[in-house]
Amino acid sequence: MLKDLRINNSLTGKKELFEPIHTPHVGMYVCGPTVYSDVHLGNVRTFLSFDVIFRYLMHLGYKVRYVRNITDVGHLVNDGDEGEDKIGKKAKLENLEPMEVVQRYTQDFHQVMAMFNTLPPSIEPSATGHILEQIEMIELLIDKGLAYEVGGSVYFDVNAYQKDHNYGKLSGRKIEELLSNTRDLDGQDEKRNPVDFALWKNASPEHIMRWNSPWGAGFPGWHLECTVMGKKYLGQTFDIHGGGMDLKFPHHECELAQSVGAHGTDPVKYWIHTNMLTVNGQKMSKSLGNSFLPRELFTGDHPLLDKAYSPMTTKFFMLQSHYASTLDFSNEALGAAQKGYRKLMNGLKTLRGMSADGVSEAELNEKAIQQINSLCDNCYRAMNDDFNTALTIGHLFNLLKKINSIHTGVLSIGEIGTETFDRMKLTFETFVLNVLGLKEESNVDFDGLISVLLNVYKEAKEAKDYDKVDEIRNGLKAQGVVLKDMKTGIDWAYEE
RNA sequence: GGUCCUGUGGCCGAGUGGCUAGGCAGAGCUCUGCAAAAGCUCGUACAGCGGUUCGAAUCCGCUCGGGACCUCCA
Repeated sequence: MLKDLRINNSLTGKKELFEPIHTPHVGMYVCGPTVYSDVHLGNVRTFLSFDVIFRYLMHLGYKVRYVRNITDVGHLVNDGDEGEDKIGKKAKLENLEPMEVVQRYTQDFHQVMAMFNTLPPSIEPSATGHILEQIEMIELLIDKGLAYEVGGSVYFDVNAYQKDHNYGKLSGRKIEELLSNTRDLDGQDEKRNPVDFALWKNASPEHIMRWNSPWGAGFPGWHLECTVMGKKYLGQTFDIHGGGMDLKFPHHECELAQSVGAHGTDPVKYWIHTNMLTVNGQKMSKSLGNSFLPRELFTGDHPLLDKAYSPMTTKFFMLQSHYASTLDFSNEALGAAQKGYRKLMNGLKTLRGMSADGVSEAELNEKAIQQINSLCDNCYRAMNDDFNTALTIGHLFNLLKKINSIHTGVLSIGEIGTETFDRMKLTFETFVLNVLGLKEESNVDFDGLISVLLNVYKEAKEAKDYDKVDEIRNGLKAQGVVLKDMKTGIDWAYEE
């Protein structure tokens, strides 16, 4: 198997050969959702991208530990230092306990991800479950002179960090520029420097989510949880850290600084950032009001939607672009994706009915054999090139042409030989189902199907064609369905 | 304003120096009771201008569009 996987590392901006720190083990951390409201389609895109990355790494034989956190505390509604905790705010609005908010949206998130047929991560830690570890790390940073306490809050001292390290290396920012660009005067600022960020925030009396700490009652800062949980479950240095582009700065930059500050080493070998889903060219986001909820997409119940699109159609649509490119949402593109997806699924169905057993010998078609083998290789090449799912799908469609050719008799299994046929079958099925994580989505209605048969049954009965009647009745019975001739009409029931 | 990304045929979307991307839509052919599916063939796309090169969608410069981040955000 071709295993020269290359990943575009956002830290270096280069495509690099993937060499795990402890082969065959791979540690991957992805920033999960903040569970204060429903995930929207843009959020979903990122998690789908990493799901494919997770799947492909496993397919290559790596033992992957995939950690994706649930952020259930800490992100403030307003910028800077003031404002409410998002979850606390939602809890007040809906008169719920914060953990009820967290529970509800965590469940929703899991349901949505299951509908998209993604694999659960290996570990899904929550921020509130790691308050102690966060406090410990803050203490370590204070000891090292990289953090300071003011009025019950603790801030990371970027200037102190900058003496020995490089704050901004991930996002390509320069301290001076950051300083000159900080817009506003956020009132009674406790921070020594506007670029300093909170590790711990003092909780005002009305703040619901609060924990005791050496600095009084408060709550952890926004970036600390990932640093702490990444280290706890994947070690001081691990292979991959991912998330959406919009987390690169400040979130990941701060995470990086915290880790380097605390342990002196870079925490992550490969940073992967996924690009945004756009609507009419603009980033989909809650604050812009152009986001769709998965449910709205599945039902078609949204002003911008012409009709409903299924989870797999949506997933296929997203996988047809590369994770690092923006992807623009449109009804036309979704409609095209629906047809493409179904075509691929029909290929799966066709393939299921084909077998190389008992195939008669024929003169080998070397050209076809060579084409099929290189298409199989190309699937690996494409995925090895920074997880290029779009290109992979292109190759799969080419492979599908060969499959269909066999199906329609243009090409025979004998001509390509069982070895090539088996490889084609395995490659197609594996990439569609296991690597891309697509699944067959039946839109066939069971009741509708039976009613078609019942009509035929009724006609046979009227024509007194009792052989046909018995055939239908026995056939259905074999499937666990019994027909009942009622005075009012024909009905069916499950066999008891 | 700063930093960075991007502009591909009717639509979506890969591709980063020479080799068919692919899907959707469209045209023709084959197959066909009807219909569908499928196979084959086709359209000579790379924002504009200039440059480098034997050769550029791909590299460089300029111009014009679009976007992201700089603030919570996948």
